[in-house]
Amino acid sequence: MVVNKTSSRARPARPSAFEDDLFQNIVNERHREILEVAAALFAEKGYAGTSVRDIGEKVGLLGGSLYHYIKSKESLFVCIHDMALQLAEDRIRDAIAEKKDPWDRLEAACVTMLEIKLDPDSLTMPMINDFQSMPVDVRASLVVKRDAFERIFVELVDELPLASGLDRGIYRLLLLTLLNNIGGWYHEGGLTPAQIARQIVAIFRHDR
Amino acid sequence: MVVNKTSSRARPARPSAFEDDLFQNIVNERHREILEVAAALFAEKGYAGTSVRDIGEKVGLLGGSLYHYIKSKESLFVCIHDMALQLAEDRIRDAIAEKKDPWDRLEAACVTMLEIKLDPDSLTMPMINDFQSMPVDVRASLVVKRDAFERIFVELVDELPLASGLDRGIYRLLLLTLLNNIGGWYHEGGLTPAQIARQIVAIFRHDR
DNA sequence: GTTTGTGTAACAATCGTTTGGTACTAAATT
DNA sequence: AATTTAGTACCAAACGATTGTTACACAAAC
Repeated sequence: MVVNKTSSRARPARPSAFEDDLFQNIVNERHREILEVAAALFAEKGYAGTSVRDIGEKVGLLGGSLYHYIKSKESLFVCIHDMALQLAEDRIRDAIAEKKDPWDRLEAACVTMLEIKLDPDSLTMPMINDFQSMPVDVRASLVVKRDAFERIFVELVDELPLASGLDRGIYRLLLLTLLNNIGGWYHEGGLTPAQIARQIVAIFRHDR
Repeated sequence: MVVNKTSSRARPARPSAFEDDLFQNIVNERHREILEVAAALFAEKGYAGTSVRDIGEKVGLLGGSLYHYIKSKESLFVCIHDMALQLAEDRIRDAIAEKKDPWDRLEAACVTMLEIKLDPDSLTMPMINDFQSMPVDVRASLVVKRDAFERIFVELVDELPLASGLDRGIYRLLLLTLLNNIGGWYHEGGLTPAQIARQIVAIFRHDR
C-alpha cells in the first residue's frame, strides 16, 4: 500500500495507547534519550564544545526540534547535572547504609561513586567538571549543589579513625578530586572502577 | 602637544633600538604577553570557551590583529601547552636533582609541579586538562607529549620503597590525577601549593 | 621603501534559538 | 460514522550573534 510514502519522518506522535502507561513511556523515552545523549556529549566534548545540533543529530532530530523538549541548552545542562547528583547521592547513601566500619563505608562510597562516574552509558556519568565554559551565575548554582552532594564525604571522612597529622579538610578535598577526575584517563578494559576505587582507599588509608 | 591625536592605536612598532637585545625583547614581549594571556584564558574558560577576540581584548589588540603573531588558535594552544610542559619538566628535574632520598625526591617534584600549576600569572599554569573540546588529531599529539612529560614520575615512583600490595602503575596515575586537578578548587589565601603538595605526599607515603 | 604592527571590515561557518508549517493522532462534536 | 478540533512531534528555514580567519589599508620605524 502506498500509505507510507512519507514514512521516513513523522513517526506516530503517540502509539495506539489505550493505557496511559505506554503513552507516558513514549514521552519520557524521548526525554530520557535526549538527556542521556546530551550527558554523554557534554562529558566527552565539554559544554562549549557540544552544540545543540550535535545532540540533535545523535537522537535523530534536528537541532531546532530539540526545543520541543528543552527550554535551552543551559537548562538542559543544569537538569542533567542535578539529576546526576541526586541519583549519585541516593546510590551512595544506599551503598554505605549496610556497612558499619568507617573504612568499609568509605570504600563502598568510593566504589559506587566511581561506578557511577565511569559508566559510559548512563546520564549519571557526566557529573562533569566542565563548569569552566559556563556563565558565571549558572556556575555558582552548580557549585552550590555539588558542595551539598559532597557533604556525604564530609560525614564519611569525619567518621574515620584517621592518623593524626592528616588534616581532614584537605584529605577529603584530595579524595574527591581524585574520584572526580579518574574519568580523564579511564577506559574500559583495564582495571574496573571498583578495583580503582579500592586502590584509592588503600592509599588513603592511614589508621590512627 | 597635539602630536598624539591618534595615539589610541598605533603604538610605535619598535623602540629606539640601537641594541638588538631590546628589539628582541619588544618582539618577544608581545609574543610572551599573548602566550600568557591566552594561557590564563584557556585555563579559566577552556579552549572552546575562549575566543580569539577574548584574547585580543586582554592584550589590547583586535582579534584579527593577533594573527600577526599566531598561526591559528589551535597552534597557539599547542604552543602554550608544549612550552608549559618543557618548562615544567626543566624545573622539576632541577628540583629533584639535589635530593637523594626517594620520598624527598617525590615530594620535591610534587611541590614544584603544584607551584607551577597553581601560579596564577604564569604561562606554565595551563597544562590544561581541557583536551576535551580539541580536534581528535591534535588531542592525540598533546596526549603523547603529556605522557612523555609524566615519565619523570614513572622514574620517581619506581625508585620508591613502596609497600607491597600497591600497584605502582595506578599509584602513579592517581598521584598525577591529583596533581593535575588541584587547580579545579585551589584559590589563593588557603594552603600554599607547597603545603598541599606535602599533604599529598603524606597521604601517598606507604613505606615497605 | 621596505618592514612591522595595528585597525577596519568583511568572509563563511557555526552557534543557540524562533517561527511557521506539516504530518499525524486522540478526543470531541456532529 | 463522519467530521471537526486540539494537540503532539517534527522539519525547514531562517534570525542575529559570534566564531576563526583573511584581505587590505595605513601609520610608524627603519
